[in-house]
Amino acid sequence: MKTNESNPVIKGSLSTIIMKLLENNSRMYGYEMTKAVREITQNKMNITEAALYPALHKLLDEGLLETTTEQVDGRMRKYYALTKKGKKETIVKIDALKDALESVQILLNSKLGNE
Amino acid sequence: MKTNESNPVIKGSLSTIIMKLLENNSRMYGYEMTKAVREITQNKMNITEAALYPALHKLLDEGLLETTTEQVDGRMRKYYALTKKGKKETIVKIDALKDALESVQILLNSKLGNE
DNA sequence: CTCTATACCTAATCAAATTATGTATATGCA
DNA sequence: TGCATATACATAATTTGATTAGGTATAGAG
Repeated sequence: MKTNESNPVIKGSLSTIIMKLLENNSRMYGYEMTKAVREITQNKMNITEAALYPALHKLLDEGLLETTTEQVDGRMRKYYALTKKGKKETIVKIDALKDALESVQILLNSKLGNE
Repeated sequence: MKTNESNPVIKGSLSTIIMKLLENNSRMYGYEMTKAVREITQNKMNITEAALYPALHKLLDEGLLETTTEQVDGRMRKYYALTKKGKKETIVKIDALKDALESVQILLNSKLGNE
């Protein structure tokens, strides 16, 4: 099922969100991330797998994540974790995204006309 | 000059930002919007004209904005204003964007691992 | 007479998401 | 037994939206 009737993900923030999840958890697998985002945001945000997996693969290519694969209950699980480089980069990315979010909020909350 | 060394704009939020500016000001021209955004965000965000004008034209096509052109000091100015439809849509869009921003912030501020 | 600011704009490209599928196992339930 | 749902991975085609890189033109400062 391809449920997606929740809020649009803020474009460009997906990779930072992934890295933040992994900063908190040390390792997670893709499907788990989609559930975690729904839970944390109370279903307001939904990461689709079609967006998630390419993003994960890109972060792997960039050397920011590494993987270990396990068999659990007969199903495959590919765990992702931050590399050393990834941990450093996570801090930078979270900071930049917070700044950007704040700027948008300042704009959205501005009351005065600009003369 | 194509200055752009400020924060990346949160992708997908540009049209909402434009509409918010016009909610505050009743009418503005493009170049004025780029300056307003820099001023309000203290240079943290920069709307490039290459992103702005296509976005304005799209909002025009959707019937959310309307224009009036004036000659000021020998230079052309194309003023944009919200239509009735645009005013309604502005409220909806701002609300949706605020929700989305909040969800991202909740994610970025979440401290606990997800078990 | 040149540089900066003002003021509009588009074309080509790139990045990142969505839409639409595809594979496969495990589990609940009727 | 058989079907739906949940788990778990993934890709291809398309669309959307911004970036990069230009272009035109007037006004004013030095």
